[in-house]
Amino acid sequence: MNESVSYDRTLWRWFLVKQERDTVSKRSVIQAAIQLFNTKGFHGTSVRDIASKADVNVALISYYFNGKKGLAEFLMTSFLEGYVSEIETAYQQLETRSAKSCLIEAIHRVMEYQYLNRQLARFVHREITFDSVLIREIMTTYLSKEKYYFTRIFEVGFARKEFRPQPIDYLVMQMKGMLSMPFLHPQYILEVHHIQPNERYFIEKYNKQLNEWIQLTVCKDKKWEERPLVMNG
Amino acid sequence: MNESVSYDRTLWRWFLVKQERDTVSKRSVIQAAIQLFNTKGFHGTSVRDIASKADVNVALISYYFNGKKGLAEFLMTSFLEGYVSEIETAYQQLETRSAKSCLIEAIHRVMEYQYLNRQLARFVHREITFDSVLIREIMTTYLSKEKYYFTRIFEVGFARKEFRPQPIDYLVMQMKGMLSMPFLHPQYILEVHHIQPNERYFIEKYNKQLNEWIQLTVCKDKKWEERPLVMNG
DNA sequence: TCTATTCCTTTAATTATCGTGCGACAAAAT
DNA sequence: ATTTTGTCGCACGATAATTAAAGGAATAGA
Repeated sequence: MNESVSYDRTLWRWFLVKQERDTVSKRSVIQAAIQLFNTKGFHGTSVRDIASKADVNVALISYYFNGKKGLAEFLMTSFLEGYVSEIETAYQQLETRSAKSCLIEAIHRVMEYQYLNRQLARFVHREITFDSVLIREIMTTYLSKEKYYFTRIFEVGFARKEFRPQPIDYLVMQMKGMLSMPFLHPQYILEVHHIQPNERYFIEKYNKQLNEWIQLTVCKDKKWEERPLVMNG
Repeated sequence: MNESVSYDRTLWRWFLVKQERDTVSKRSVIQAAIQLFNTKGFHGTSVRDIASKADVNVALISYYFNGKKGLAEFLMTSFLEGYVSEIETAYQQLETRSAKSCLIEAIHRVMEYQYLNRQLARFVHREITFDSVLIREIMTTYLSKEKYYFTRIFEVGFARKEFRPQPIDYLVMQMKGMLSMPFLHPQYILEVHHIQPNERYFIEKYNKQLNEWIQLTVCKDKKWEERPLVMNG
């Protein structure tokens, strides 16, 4: 009777890794919730909406996630866990590679991760703009880590005289704005710029733009100190 | 019984201009709505919440704004109208001044406008990340104009060989990400970076960072073609 | 094969809150 | 004096999220 969930696997790839053993119902709920939260918002969608879209019983949501709020919290923490671990991976190469290539790699990983979890990314980024106790906790747990890794990369870049001296916090903020924009505003990109935000081509071109930003405003010289290693490995 | 609205005039200064003749009740509703929408979201706040915070009767909301939905729509269109008019003002100086100083002025105006209407800006920017028919209409009405003005500025900048040739759409998107970030994520700035986002000092420094971005990634040469005229212009 | 246990799912009921519209009434404007 | 505008209390119908209790299916131990 109701349209059921379309299993677009690209939208939640890491769920396949982390939660392969989950019930079909549970995964349906997750999938339906992400989609509905994005169009109608968290408070705007009822558990009935989710349940009927996922084609399961309403009570299942409370059973699995401890209520609607628990479901949202689960989605956010799951996403952010993977998010910061991507940055961490890039950060760990800071000792063996240049700060610049490390930064490029971090950005590339973040973009790729968000691209693979577009819908979820949008939900999380939006939800984080509220201020509640839950959001505050989440921020001190995950985004502080993110800030730490980025800050370290910049600090090392300054120390090695790769980067132009700049106020780090503002640099990080500026960068975060650019990193989240495509996923927070896909509708804007589609409707106003008439560009398809979920085609791979878009994200690659946007990434190239980010690399140019690194080259021109972050780095000190215009000349490349090593071959550009992003995009095609 | 309930805490009433704190009349922080800086939060809605343009309302004083545009709607001086409004009732006290109406303005209270607007003020209360903005504050509540930001902490609990649109669907998360009830009309009763708004009414009790504004210390007026519930029915007044329907009376003034045609229901809760009408209230949100009013807030968004009011904000965006002022928003694009700021950009338009800067755009009109394109013929008499350099593209660069025009862009700097546009950005400065946008930041100032958003700063003066911080809370409202946050609400609107967040709400725009949804996709509904209303949002789509709003985008084609207002954000298309915004895109047009920015695009023109860049085009002229290319034509006059002030700017480095770059894909305009991606430049605009990148810029929009940076322009909305401080107002969409004040909580992040405060909680993670321990910087006060609603102190004037912050927005000035952030603006300076944006000017550097213009200088380094948008413009062609490093040398300044005219004295920097923003900030104390 | 029988039984016990665990996990998954459903039914049904509870309890609360939602947005809106109606009618009345006072103040202000005409 | 009459129309308009602002404000209020109230109640209607709808819908919200959650939980307690029980049914069902599969599995593991005997």
